[in-house]
Amino acid sequence: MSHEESQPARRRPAQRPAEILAAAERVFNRCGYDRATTREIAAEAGVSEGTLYNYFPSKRAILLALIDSTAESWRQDIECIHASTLEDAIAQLIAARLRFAQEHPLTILTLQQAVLDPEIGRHLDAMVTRGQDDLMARFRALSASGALRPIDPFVAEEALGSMIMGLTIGIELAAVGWHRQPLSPEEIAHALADVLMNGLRARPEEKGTSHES
Amino acid sequence: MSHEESQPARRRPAQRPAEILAAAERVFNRCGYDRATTREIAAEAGVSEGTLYNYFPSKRAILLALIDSTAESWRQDIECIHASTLEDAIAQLIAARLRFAQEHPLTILTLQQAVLDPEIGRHLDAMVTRGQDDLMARFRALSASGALRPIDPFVAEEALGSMIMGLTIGIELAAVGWHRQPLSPEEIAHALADVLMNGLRARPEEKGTSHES
Amino acid sequence: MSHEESQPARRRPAQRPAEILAAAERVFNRCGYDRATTREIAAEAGVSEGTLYNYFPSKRAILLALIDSTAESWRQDIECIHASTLEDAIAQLIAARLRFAQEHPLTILTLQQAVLDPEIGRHLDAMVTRGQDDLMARFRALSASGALRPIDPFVAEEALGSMIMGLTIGIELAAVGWHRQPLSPEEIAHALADVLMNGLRARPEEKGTSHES
Amino acid sequence: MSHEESQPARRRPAQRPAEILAAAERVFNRCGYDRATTREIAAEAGVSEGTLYNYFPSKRAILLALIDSTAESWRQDIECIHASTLEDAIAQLIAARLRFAQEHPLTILTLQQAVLDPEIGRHLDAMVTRGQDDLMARFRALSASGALRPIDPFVAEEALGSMIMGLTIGIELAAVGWHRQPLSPEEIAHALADVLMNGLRARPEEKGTSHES
DNA sequence: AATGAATGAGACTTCATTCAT
DNA sequence: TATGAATGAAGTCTCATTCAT
Repeated sequence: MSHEESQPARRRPAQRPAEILAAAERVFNRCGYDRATTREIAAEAGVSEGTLYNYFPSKRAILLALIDSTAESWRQDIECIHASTLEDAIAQLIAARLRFAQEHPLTILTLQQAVLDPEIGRHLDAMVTRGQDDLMARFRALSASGALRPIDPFVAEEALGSMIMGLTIGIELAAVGWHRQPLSPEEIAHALADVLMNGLRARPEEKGTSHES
Repeated sequence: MSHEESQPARRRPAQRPAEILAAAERVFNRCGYDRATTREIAAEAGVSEGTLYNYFPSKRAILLALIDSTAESWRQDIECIHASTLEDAIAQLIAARLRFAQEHPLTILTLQQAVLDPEIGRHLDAMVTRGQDDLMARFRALSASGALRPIDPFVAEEALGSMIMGLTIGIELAAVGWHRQPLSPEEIAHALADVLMNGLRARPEEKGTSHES
Repeated sequence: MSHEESQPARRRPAQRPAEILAAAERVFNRCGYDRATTREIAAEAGVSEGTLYNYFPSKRAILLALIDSTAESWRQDIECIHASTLEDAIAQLIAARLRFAQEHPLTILTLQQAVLDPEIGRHLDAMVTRGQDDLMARFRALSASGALRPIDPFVAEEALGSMIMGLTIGIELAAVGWHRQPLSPEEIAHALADVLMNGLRARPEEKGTSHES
Repeated sequence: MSHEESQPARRRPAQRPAEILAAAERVFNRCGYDRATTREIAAEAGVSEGTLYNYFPSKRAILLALIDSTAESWRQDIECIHASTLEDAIAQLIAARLRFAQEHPLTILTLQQAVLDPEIGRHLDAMVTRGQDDLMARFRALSASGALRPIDPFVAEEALGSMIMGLTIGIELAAVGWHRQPLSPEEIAHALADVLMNGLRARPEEKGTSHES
């Protein structure tokens, strides 16, 4: 009935939930879950506070939905990796996670903090575990194929996973202005994949190795 | 020599700040900084809410004091490391951090979350940077001595630091029941130091390497 | 034309700020600024405590808004004075101020007390100074026209201003039951204007008596 | 039993109440009654908070005692006036009050604010009324002796009293940095006594009168 | 479906007063 | 008598949630 077409994003109620989620993510990334207010989320989404509650029953529900979508995004990251060598695979994986961390700062911090809430914790656990399992399965396959030293595959996966998580958090903190981070995701990814595969120790007989694969 | 041990909270006023800090750490670890209430901290410390403010000017000040004491504890961890080989040094460092994470679950998460508060962020930054610098200095010395492959020392330190931070978080999440963590700190530490030093790649000529140093 | 007059506090949101200000004035006048609680102001306005903060960011802001509206009311009082003789003008000014004091008891006391807060003090200062300047300008004009004895115009204005302020406070205190005040504003106004213009000294012959010093 | 004579003001318990009152007055003058804290009063008096309660049962009792001592001081001001002419008497009275206001800034504001407390109000009322009555008696005597115009003596006293109160408040506000006040108490006193006695109106036949004595 | 004013529980913090030492 | 740590009621302000329009 209104004859103005000036608001482009205001005539697609079907997109409302996604818009709200995107806005909520931005606000969570700015303030963290607890300090984010529904008022700010609504403003960021360009709707009123009441509208939020037409699509999500509570602030917590928004976070749960966000966890789902984030987990989905991570899973796609892993599935998209197609590499001939293990080193490349690892580098791609690291790079994917680091890029995500740059584009969605504070996401991990938000999620971790959310762990304090038991219900959210269970939800998040389910999501992550599934992703972890995919990764671990790939690792075990490679390990079994003899491409890796006879190291406990759990240790190997833990080493990689921890390194990535630590890096990710480093990047997120950098996004809040907390730390410096001069290298690009790709650079870091290759360097770390190299370290992980070949180790730090100098090997006299191997001369001239740089951190180019 | 004093004849009263009946009042639990009436001991020595000189211990009050430490008691409050310990209580606050427990509550922060249970709930995170934002969700922790001064009422709960006071109850956990066995004092009234007002007493908190006889020792700390604000809730935030309690967290700042906690950061200081945590940073001090970490610095001592690093200073206590005396090892003949780099691998041992790394293993000890990892083990120290993992033990701390087990004894003070969620501390890191709490601190990270607190970064959202700019003032706390600055404080924490100062603390961490100092510790980081110690570690990096040791690393550079070793790197210069030729014990390491000619890898960017920044990358090396980042690899180690990230791995440790990631592991730490993993352990903390495990403490909240979020994840399994079957190995002991020492086992993990040695295995990871091995990976870090020697890499994951199988080396035909090196046979029989286990993850025993 | 709307068919509901049953909910007393649900009228027009546009009137809410004025309603809150009126309620706050009543409460401030009962208790003074410091002792007035937001709970009591909200109750007096017939709204919840939170609603206060939908319209004013703080208790102090309510007082600032009240100062503005009071200052505006005073300025109008002065502008409305149209008199042929100086004596009439003074009498009207006094009467206007006294009537205000009767209708808004304790307002001046509240404002003065509020001076203890530096920010409020600055705000109030700006308001009052402007009003004072209007008054002083009129006085100087009269003085320059020769209608007054060659008295320091600052002294004259100070005499009038102080007398009015003192009277006002007397009336306000009377309103709290502190003092008696049998005469009407107009009676007092005329009597004082007379004293101010002609002095207290008896002049039997009403001519040229020199005054001892 | 202690052999140190270093604290000079610490060995006269009999002076303690007066010391506390003096400290309380200074603090009240800085902050007003409500914002003054017992902690600050104790610190200003150089004693502990608990000691306050060995001499006064409550914060309010300190204010009551202060009112008594202030009223006594005012009464002495009035009794000390010995002047041959009414104008001198008035000038001395005004000067005495203005000096008091300069030396004890905010006292009047504190007292006025205290009126909001009914018990304090009654107490203050009794004190002030007695002083007022002295003043009014003198005024009536002079009026009856024919020294004043046949003006309602109530009006005359009200004019004088209000003027003084207004001036006093002006001076107190100036002490808080609120307003300018360039003249000395004596100058103001003489000028105002002149205005009050002789009026503002120009009298052609009286030439050359200035407000210089 | 959308709005945003209203709500009220609850957070952090202050401070007059008490009391064991 | 002097102390000052402890107390807890009460104050200001925030914010997730509801609901009349």
